[in-house]
Amino acid sequence: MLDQRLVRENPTLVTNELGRRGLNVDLAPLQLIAEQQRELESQRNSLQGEGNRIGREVGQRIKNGIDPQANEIKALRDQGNKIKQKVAVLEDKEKLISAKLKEQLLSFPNLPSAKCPNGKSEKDNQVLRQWGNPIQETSLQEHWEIAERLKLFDIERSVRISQSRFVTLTNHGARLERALINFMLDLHASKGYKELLPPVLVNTASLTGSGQLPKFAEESFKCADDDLWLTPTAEVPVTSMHRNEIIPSNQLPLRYVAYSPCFRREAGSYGRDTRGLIRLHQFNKIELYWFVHPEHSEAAHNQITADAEAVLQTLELPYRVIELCTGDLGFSASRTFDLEVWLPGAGAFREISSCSLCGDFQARRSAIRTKEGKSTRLVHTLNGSGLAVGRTMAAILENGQQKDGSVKLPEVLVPYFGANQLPPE
RNA sequence: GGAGAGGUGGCCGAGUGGUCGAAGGCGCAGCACUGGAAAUGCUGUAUAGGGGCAACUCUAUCGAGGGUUCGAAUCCCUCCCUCUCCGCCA
Repeated sequence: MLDQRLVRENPTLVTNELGRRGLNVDLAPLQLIAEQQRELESQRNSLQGEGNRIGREVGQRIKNGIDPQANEIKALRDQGNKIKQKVAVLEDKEKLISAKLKEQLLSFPNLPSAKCPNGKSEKDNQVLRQWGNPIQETSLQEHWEIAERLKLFDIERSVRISQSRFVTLTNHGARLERALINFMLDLHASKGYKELLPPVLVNTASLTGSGQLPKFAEESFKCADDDLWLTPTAEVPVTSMHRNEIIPSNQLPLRYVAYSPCFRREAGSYGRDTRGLIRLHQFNKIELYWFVHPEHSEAAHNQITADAEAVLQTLELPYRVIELCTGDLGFSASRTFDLEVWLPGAGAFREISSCSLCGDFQARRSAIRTKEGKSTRLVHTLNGSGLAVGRTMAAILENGQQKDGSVKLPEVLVPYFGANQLPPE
């Protein structure tokens, strides 16, 4: 959420920064609302103060032995009643305006960081660096072909169970997924991340706090009879771990690694990535999440990205790091590095992790502060996939495929999977 | 699902209509005492918004929302949540 005060005092800055994201907004109406809200609040405050004084006066006089039915008391009561009526009128107006203001503030995306390069779309993203040597060969299979051949999943029956874009992993596929989850959790935990296994049903406040609501309701699955949604990412429950909290500054940074299944409706992506493990309504993800002191967030952004990269490096999967331009930035992010893994079968880099610095955007929505001396300050939050598990499996299958039809597995997975290859057929 | 109890500051806990943002205790911070520490004493210690250079000040907040009243933590209504017992259950 944008800072109300910033909107009021420096709307030009906000307009310009949102403009960098490709949004053309006229903030004048919002600024007006914000001013009105403050004006109403200030009027109401002074009226309430007057009312309080009268209330105290009545109490004092009665205490001093004046008959509660005396005329002087009656007069004060009348005064109090008049004020009460005025306050009620102001309150009604203020409520309407505050709700409108809040609604609008919640609907604006984060302002991009000064370091985020300008651009219109993903075409303007910049490649920062590349790691490993991408296999260039035209005869390779795509991951879903390999998975079908080795019977690592069952798509057709999953449609029977659920619908399209759901998968049942089978045999080695199921085991490999489990191995990857454990491997990733162990790797991050060994670096000091605190492990979490959060609820996957989250309430509206949690989704609002991390930025998915109110704007992207159509992207999440909602329970019919409860105020609960299926979480689209562990980022949501982990943000709300500390919602409405003040974290003592000596406890920062808090670094969490959370495994969760993720659920996304993928509305509007019909026909895209229809085969295999790339785009599913339900997938597994390991999420890294930091709560940091605002002055340390940039360094933290580099570190969280490096921690996500470490997974790919340990798995010996070639990838590149992309800096998203302002036009491609997610709603809550002020700066984002995407990791794209090389899929030799598809002959393309595919996003496998997105590491975002959200600044105080989520912290303001979720009221997560830290305390320095007497003053409180919003913390900064960061999140990064470490990694999307299904896509990691796809990358392992495509990068490890052998001439004899088997798939060579990364060495580090041996203790987790129990073998260094998937046998042919 | 049935029956009951309850939600007060970082924590415990008092408060059933009148300067109550809230006694007391614990915890925490500072100071004093000490060679140093413990113990002790003193002082301070919620959040948000508005105003002020500042000291400071105004307003709101005792689960949430409404109501009664000049005045509500305290009374009334609705909702949410937690706990205990019973039932059911992985």
